[in-house]
Amino acid sequence: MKRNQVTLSDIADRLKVSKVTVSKALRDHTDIGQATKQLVKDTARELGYTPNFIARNLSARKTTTIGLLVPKIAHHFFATAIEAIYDTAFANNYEIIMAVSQENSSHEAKHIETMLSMRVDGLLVSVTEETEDMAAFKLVRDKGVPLVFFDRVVNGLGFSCVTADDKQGACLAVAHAIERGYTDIGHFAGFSHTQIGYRRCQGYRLAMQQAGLPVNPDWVLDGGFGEKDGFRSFMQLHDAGNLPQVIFAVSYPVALGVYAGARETGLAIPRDIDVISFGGSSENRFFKPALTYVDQPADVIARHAMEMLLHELQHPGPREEEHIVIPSTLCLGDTCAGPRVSKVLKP
Amino acid sequence: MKRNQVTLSDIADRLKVSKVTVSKALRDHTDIGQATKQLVKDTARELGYTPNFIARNLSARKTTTIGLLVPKIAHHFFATAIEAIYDTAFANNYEIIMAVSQENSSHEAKHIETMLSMRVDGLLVSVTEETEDMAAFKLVRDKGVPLVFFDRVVNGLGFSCVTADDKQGACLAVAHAIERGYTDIGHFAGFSHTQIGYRRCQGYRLAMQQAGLPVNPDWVLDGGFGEKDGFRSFMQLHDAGNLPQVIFAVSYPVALGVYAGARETGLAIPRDIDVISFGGSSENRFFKPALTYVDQPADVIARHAMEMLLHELQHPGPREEEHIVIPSTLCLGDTCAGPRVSKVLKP
DNA sequence: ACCGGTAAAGTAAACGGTTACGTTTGATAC
DNA sequence: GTATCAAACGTAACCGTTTACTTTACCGGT
Repeated sequence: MKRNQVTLSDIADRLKVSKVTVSKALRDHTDIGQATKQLVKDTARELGYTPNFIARNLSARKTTTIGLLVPKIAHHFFATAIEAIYDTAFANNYEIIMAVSQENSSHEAKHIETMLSMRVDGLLVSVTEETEDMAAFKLVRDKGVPLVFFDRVVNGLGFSCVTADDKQGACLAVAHAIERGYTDIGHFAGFSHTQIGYRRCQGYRLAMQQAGLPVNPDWVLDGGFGEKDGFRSFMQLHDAGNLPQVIFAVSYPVALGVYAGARETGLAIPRDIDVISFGGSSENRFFKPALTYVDQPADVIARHAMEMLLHELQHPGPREEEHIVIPSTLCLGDTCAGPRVSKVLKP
Repeated sequence: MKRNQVTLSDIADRLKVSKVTVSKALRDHTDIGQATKQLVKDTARELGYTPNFIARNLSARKTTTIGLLVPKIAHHFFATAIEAIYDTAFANNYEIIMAVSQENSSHEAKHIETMLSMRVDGLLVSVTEETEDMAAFKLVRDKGVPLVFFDRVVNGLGFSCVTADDKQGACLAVAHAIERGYTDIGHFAGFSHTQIGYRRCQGYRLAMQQAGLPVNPDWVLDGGFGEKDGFRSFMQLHDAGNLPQVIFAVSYPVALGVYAGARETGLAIPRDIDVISFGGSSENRFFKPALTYVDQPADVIARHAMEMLLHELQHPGPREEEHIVIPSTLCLGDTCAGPRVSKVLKP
């Protein structure tokens, strides 16, 4: 296909000037006279000139492009965060190159490499639930490319990060459940080898401990952050005939998994079993039973992460790892309003 | 900042060979001997070489990159579609550069230009609800860059597109309402100047006509595709004391706006007023009142659009505008189950 | 001893810009 | 009338690859 892209030289030839003149004129360089500038611009428009960012980027050795790597898109938290990041980027004249790891750490590593190849100026990353090999991130560090983690973070690599206050939020949620009179509180914990899994579990334990309640190890289940994982854990407890009064879900999808499990087993929320979750959706308020959840302000987290990265881009140089923690608040719904003696579970 | 990026020449110097040899070796060109290849690859690894895609793309005059332009991200349909597009792109070794127009047509035009500047090989676009000026798209056409519209499409520009079967789906939904016994059926129509707005409204009218029901013009309201728009329309009818039995919402957010309006005015769905919608969320099945909606298979639409675009990329040349239409199915929930005499509205 | 062929490597130009540094011209200063 | 300077434009090199075209060296065949 003959894509006859118009270049600077085409404009230059037409006007019998050098391409440098054209380049400068288009960028309003002071070297060039008003008359020439106007002429060049008019001709550029007339010919349908579109500047070639690739050439520009190669020459400038920077791209005003940020790489964004997330594990998922179709997920309230990430969809909202991504949108906020795009907003901020647009407002600051940065482009975004996003990639989705699909919770697969080898995809993640591959995407990081690709982004380095594309010479992004900086990276914004939320890691997968299985990320263990840090080679890709060490490469980023060695190349001196700024990176900020958000939500799903890795510490100790020298990169700053922004998260919700996982421990405090989890503690808040579980303390609320306790205050409402629940004592048998389970926790579907995601993966405890991840930062968010670990810290949310810490919050859960802290609240239990502060209330003097014992933690029943059978009720604390690892398994993942997705709906399927929540469902699986629910079924496991159900089949063992060992469901607690309320389950504290590590994520919104896991909470949905609990809803799914309840529906599958014919139990009603909140009549027979209850649920409270870290993360939810504002749509929830229109529906019954509305989930009670710890609000994870995706857009606030995302904007902080972007600002942090932009700051690093503008002030290069080595720096300390900085951790920004956004406090979480409770969003009250219909679930977790107080225990009742279930006709089904405790006849 | 001294980003000492390793280049082909660095490897070449180290090995006392030319950079062409290195380039060829890394790409397993037959020109180069096994021993040299291995040596080059080892050295590349040792030095932490990361190929520069920018330079490669400039040289190759293509980028294996697709531009994706959507009006929104935090929206079930788009989040799902985007994820499917990223999936397909990854599987086909394409990169995606996404931009979000935020329903703003001048942002949209700007993003299109940026993507052309970035020399994307092709474009995947879902237009804003206000797109009227086609200049940007004509530029795309003039440059011969392949483009496929999905969901929110523009016809007549020579670009192919993939949509749900809007008319059929809308007709299905409204016919279902009629079958359940509703006669007073309103329609919050989004914007009738858009393709989806127009066609969904056509489907609504068709179903009404087939049932011999009159269309009350007061009950057919334009306004937009967002939650706020649905809410506004609802309040307008409510304040006029002129609510129908059921509202057919043009989109899921508009349906949520109806939920919001009902909640605001103390009306209960489905007791006092009902709603059915084009587009919904699978999460809905866990909640009450679960929305009855026309399922818009976002991932199917997205994958078709990507395949279409990939095909055009592999077989360049002029072609006819092709329209792929994906049939829609009804997803039954609790709303729109049948009319009842509302204690509130008809005392 | 000469020819042709091939494997393996190198040279130069191109991709479309930007930047550092020259050159020309005219006006101003002295 | 010459030195000085700034405005306006040009030249050449470079960014890091790829590609088209050579070159070199060695080998077998006659």
